[in-house]
This record gives sequence, structure tokens and C-alpha cells, in this order.
Amino acid sequence: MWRHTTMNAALATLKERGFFKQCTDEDLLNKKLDEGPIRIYVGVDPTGPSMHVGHMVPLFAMHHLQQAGHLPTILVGGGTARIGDPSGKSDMRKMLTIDQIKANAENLKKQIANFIDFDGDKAKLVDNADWLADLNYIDFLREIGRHFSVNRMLTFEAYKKRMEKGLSFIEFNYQLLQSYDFLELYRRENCILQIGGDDQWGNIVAGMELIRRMEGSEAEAMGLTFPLVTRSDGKKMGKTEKGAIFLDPELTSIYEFFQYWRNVADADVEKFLLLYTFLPTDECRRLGALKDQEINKAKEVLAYELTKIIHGEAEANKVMEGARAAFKAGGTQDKSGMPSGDMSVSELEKGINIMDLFVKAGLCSSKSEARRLVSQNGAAINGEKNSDVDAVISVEAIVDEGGEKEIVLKAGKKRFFRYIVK
RNA sequence: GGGGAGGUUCCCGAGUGGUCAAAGGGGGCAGACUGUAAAUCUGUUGCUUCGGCUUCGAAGGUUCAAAUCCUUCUCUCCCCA
Repeated sequence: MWRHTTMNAALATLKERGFFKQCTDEDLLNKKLDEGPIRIYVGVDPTGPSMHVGHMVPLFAMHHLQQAGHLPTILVGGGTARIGDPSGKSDMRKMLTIDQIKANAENLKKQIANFIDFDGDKAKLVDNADWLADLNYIDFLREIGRHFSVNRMLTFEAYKKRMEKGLSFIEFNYQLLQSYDFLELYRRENCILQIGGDDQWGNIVAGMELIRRMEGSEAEAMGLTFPLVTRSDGKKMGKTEKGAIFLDPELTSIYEFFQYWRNVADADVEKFLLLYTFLPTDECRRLGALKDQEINKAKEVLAYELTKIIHGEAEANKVMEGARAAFKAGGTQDKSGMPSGDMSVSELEKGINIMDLFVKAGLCSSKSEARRLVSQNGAAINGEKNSDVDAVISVEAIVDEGGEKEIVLKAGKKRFFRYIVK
């Protein structure tokens, strides 16, 4: 028999936008979402100095749920970060000091506010260190540990992968702590739904089961996971050669952040628009359907919208203009969004070797690399290729652009640096 | 605690005394082609004051000469207890 219930709008949005992988009880979730605001939690562990692109999906999902009137609780895992989640990892994580974790957590909190509205009591931010840090080991084993079957835990995919490479006892306990978090939030604020990436499925289910065991079988706790986001080229989401793309502008410049999205593969544009922007679904689909050169517009929208969410509208405008100025030759566009630095006139009066200049600008990490770049005809100054390794750059290279004296370096096709001569 | 196998340049992985800055593949970078795409092709891929210098888990040793041999240490994996 078909059930002729209409799907809840919030759930429909999540599905449409690609935030739905599996749910522990979709019918129940549908019903609960219809009945009124529910308290939903998602956890983020402060294991790094900043969130990176890979952390964003759950927060975007939470944003849409909040838009639909539900109540987010963001759990910063100050306690669980001390252990490290083995789910989906193939190696043990290095241990962090408590001070590191605290500093990380502070940064995280600021970044989360980009996605979630904390005004009034629309959303809560909690730290599981508050209840995990002082747990008594014996008590915890007696009350919580006894509900976990090792046999069952070993059947979870997350642990299977680690059976080959090795899994330390401390990491094996992660699931118990995350389950306890869910129980704690269920008790404290009637949080009945935990969401997370699909690698969290095992941990979420374990939490639900713990709640049923402790609170009785009528307890209505649920879990929902999102698909793991993949790139069409098979590379890891948000990773470049230099490492992860961070949300903190100190770690990943806004220009670099923008360019990462500007350069995604054609096949990923629609998916990313749906996942990583707040644009209406129709608009995402329309942009994603653009073909050939046209799709570049969609990529620019993606980069712009996401940069706006993370770094603000002013920065997004600036960096988009900077990128346009860099890639569209000529013109008098605003170049202030390009990566730049100052240089003194006296330095240029002395003259500087082209290789040294590229190294100084940070476009090459060693002189050998610079030599390669130049000799392979990949270096350009003010738009003109220069493959002479012995070239000396002097005051003659200065270009007067709308009142500012500058020299624009280009390495390869996409990397720019603008020297402002003073 | 006993036994075995291993740690090679960003990654995988050859190399078992000189011809090894180290094969091959991947990745990266650059060039061509393009749309700041993908695919493809080509070149390149330790550092350098271009004399050389430092690399093969760490420290010593043997040798004219070691990534390759010896010793100790260290880490990882597997088997036994």
C-alpha cells in the first residue's frame, strides 16, 4: 500500500539539494518535522585550527532546517576532539593538547555563525567537554559501557576498515562518547535528531540505540546522514596540492578560496551550487544546466555566493573583481582583490633578477622552481612572457595603473601576484 | 617475551657496493589545445652563489667508493606466547 502522505517541506528541500543519504526512520522524521519545531544536533570536532571546506555540508543542511523553523544545536566537540574519531579515517590522528583544542574551538564558533543564526535562542552552541571531561571512568563503564556490544561494534564499516591498519583502544571508544552526547542532548533539550555525514551513520545509530536502552523503547530519537561529497575527478573535496581549503582567511586567502570554487569541474557545478549556496533550487538548476563557455558564469556565481557567505559581501565583490581583472587582459578593473604586496622603488632601482622576483612574490617556492617556470615560458610580467632566466627587472617594468604604480606577475595561467611600488 | 617481514625522493614502488639525485607509475608544475573546464599530446619534477651541496627511518662503522655490507637504536606490519 502506498502511503499518501505529503513530504515535509524541510525534508523535501534537503532531498532536492542533495543532503539526503539515509535516515533511520523517514516516516517518523516526516511526521515530527510536520508537527512543529524539533531540536536537531550536529557535531563538529575542533581538531584543526579552522574549519575547512569538508566541514561545511552539515552546517548548510542545518541552515536549511533552521530556515524551516527547526532548532539547531551545534555541538563543538571539545571533549571528543581529545580522542579523535576513527570513522572514515585510515590512520590514527595525532593527539592534540587541551590548549590547542580550546583555541580551535574558539575559531570554529566564529565560523559556524556564518551558517547558523544564533540570534535570541534560535540556535544553541554547546561543548561536550562540559559533560565528557569530568566523567568518571568506572561510572561511565557501568552506566553506558554495558550497553555496547563489542561484537556489534566490530560489524560497523567504520571499524572494519581500521581492523587492517590498526585501531587503538582510545579511538574505539569514540562511538561511546558520541552516543553519550546524543543521550545527553536528548535528555537536556529534547534533541531528537542527529545529522551528520554518512561516515557518522554508525555513531548516530549507536547513539539512538543507547537512548532507547536508557530511556525506554518509546524514545523517538532519529538520525539522518548526507552523502559524502565527491568531486567528479575523484579528488578529495576541498583539497589542493598545498592542503585543505580553510575558511580562515589567514590560512587560505580569500582569493584562493574564491578561485577554488571558480575552477571546479563542469560536472560538479550544479551539485555544489545546491550544497554550498543559499540560492533557490531552481536557480541552481538553471545555472548548472548552462553549457560550454556559459557554465563559467555559473562557476563565478558559485564562487561569489560562497565567498559571500564565508567572508562577507564586501570581500566577495573585491575578490571577484580582482579575479576578473587578472584573467581578462587589459581593462581598468579593480585589482585590489588580487594577491598583492608592496615593493620599494629603491629595490627596483637596484634591479632584481626575474627568478628572485617570483620567489619573493611567493609564486615559486625555490629558485630552482622559478628557473623551471621561467625557462618553460611560464612567467609573465605585466602580461608579457619572459623566458630569459637572467632577465633583470627594474623601474622600467613599473606600470602606472589608475594612479597606482604596479607590477603584475603571472606564473602559468592562473597564478597572479601584484606588486604595488612605493 | 619469541620469530618473521619491512621503513627509498609528494605518494605508490624498483634498486642489494661504483655507470644512482636514484627505474617505472601516480600526482604536481609548465607548454600546446581551450572555456580560468575536461580529455589529449609534449616537456619537466631535491637544493644551488651552477663550483658544487644535501637526500634513500636514526646514529655509528667497513671501504678508494654505500640507498646497497656490518653494529646499535627506532618505528610499522605479520605470526607465536
